[in-house]
Amino acid sequence: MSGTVTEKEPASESDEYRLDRQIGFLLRKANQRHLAIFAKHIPDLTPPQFAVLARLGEVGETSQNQLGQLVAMDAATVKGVIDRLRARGLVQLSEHESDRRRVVVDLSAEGRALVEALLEDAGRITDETTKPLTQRETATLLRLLARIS
Amino acid sequence: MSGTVTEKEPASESDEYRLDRQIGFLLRKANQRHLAIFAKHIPDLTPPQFAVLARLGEVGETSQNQLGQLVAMDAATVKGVIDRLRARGLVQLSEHESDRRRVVVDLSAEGRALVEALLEDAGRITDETTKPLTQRETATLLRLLARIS
DNA sequence: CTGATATCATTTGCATACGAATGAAATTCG
DNA sequence: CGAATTTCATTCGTATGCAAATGATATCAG
Repeated sequence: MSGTVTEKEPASESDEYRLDRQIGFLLRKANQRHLAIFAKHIPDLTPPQFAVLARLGEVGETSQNQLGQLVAMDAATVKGVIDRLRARGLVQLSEHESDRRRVVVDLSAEGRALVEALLEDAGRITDETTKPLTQRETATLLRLLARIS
Repeated sequence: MSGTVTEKEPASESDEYRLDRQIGFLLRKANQRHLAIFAKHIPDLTPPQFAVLARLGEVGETSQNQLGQLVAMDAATVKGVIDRLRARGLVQLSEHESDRRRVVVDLSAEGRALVEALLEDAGRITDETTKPLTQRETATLLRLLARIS
């Protein structure tokens, strides 16, 4: 040990790598909590499934690829989500009139009714997830997350 | 905003559900960007794999279950991660002396060397992911994320 | 001591996620 | 026009991630 208050390790408090301070680790943990809250409010859908349904409600029918972009999923992922929603009768697929490569996706009547019924619950999920924060802090968090997205 | 312009839709700007304003959607997108940056810096490991290695470096050998808690993964998930790391010789498994249920996990020499070599890169991942933000904003973001985790 | 309970690990099943390869159709360009 | 390129969708492989069921072992309560 040294004579006075000098640290032997250089900048151990701020420079050293700490898993708990890494953005990826924190994002994963925050997402875990969000997922649990989501499942409590909307047990029958996953967040990606709801995202697809909600987006379809906003924009109306689109091609599969474009829908993927609108919900930030790649083609392979969005296909799986849509397949499962279709198996449950919540979305409908049809052929594009002029472009035979495209698959047009739209909400079914049942899907539309479901989304509308769930929108209110969905809004409360963000509220509950951000409950440890003040409204102002929540607004800040959402803004900063959007900036790094 | 002036008082003369009346909105016909009730609170359409702030009350209406917007996918892009939901914490889950933003967390998923932020994580996508982080994942891409991580893969660029450390192509041979995934974030969960690195988290396990880094944590083992911090705390030394532990049981599988406890390690899972330390990296916020459930038993099934952590087992898969550890299996893959073991297949690559980065961690070692052994039996617990007194409790025959437990599996003790520790870094191999190779794993330890790898973690140490990567710690510096790892630190830069958070930096690059939060590049759109000021240092102050980044600190705020990390603090708020930790609070909702 | 022993039956009830709890803990540790494993396995199975389902749902994202993404990279890469593939095939079909549309578009561009020489 | 026709070849090269691009776009759309699909499929495959790998890796999380979690719930639920199971088996083995430990611990606790009476």
